[in-house]
Amino acid sequence: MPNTFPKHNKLCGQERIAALYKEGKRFTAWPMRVTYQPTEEDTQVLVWAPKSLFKRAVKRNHLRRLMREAYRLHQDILGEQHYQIAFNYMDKEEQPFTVIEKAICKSLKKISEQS
RNA sequence: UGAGUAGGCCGGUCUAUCGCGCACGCGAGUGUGAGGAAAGUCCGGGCAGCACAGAGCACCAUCGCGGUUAACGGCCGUCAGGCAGCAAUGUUUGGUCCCUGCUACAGAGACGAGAGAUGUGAAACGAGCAUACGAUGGGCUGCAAUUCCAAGUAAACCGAUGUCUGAGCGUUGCUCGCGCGAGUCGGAGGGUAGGAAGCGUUAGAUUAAUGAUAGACGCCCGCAAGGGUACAGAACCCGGCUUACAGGUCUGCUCUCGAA
RNA sequence: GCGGUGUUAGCACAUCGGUAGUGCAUCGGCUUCCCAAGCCGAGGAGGCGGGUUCGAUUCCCGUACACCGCU
Repeated sequence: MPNTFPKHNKLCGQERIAALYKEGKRFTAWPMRVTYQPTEEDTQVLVWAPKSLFKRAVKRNHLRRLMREAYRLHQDILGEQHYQIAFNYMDKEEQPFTVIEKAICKSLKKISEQS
């Protein structure tokens, strides 16, 4: 599986996002909260950091890019099953890439094991 | 030589690997991709929709003089006063008192009155000020404007009020005047929230690209190991203002001394 | 993205430019065998930085934070 992250792998649309947060399973993988559910369609991923914790848009963008990059590099952990996944950043501090990468790996393993 | 002051400019560079948006291409691929403030949204335009016979009132903004501009409340020059500084310079204020009104405490008296001195007071017949007056400008709302396509629903229900003895609507805050003329207002409830244009212009997305990792160089701190490298991220586009900002650099001017 | 509102005592709110008040809460006293209620008294405040003015919570500018509306 190539380590790419094209546009159709992004989760978008108010209805889909609302449905995921309403119906999906969730757990915490510091410094993020993960919400996911299996799906028949392509795997779609949503990544964000809240404005209430990070006032400056630069920081939010940076965190989003770090999380997205970590997912892109390790998405092959998931295997054949497709999922809708949302990662939202929770910690008050900006964590470095290595920390986020670890957390993403952990949570992806957890998802693939649980289902 | 040191200190200060004003203005301008820059605000990382390169390599490797893995990626993202857009354009072109059948394809391999090629080209291109954040800022001086992109920010705050404080002004001014463009642009869009609605409206516009006319009159009056209200409301908001501006306020020495001259120039600049598409326009401005910005900028440049200049005059006068206050404040800071030895100075260069910085900063701030700037229509008028005829009408309406305010000037606490103190003081005999505070804008009313016969006048003056002393004292009081920021101000004592001289005034100062704005909510007052004058001049000039302003139709209203804003790209979540607006237009189109697709999908879908509820012309139903309850209450109030009205059909020429006229409700209400438009004239954009109000009045007059003018025009329209059978519905209108409130309650509770139902549906949708996808796509395209707007937004082409050497970024142009639609939940949002411009990134990550590793190494080298430059700069700063430190004896060294090592650490740090600002403020900050386009969402229709321009001209300004304001605020944030590590460090570097150039030019003019002022004061101070000859020197560790 | 666009537009609007607010910030006053621990809390909720007042205040035409002239000594910043009210209620609840807190503390002290009176009353009571003790407590509550009641009565008397006290402490405590203008988000921050400038400007106008004799004088600013009020007017003006900047800034920080919070809240609301618009597809």
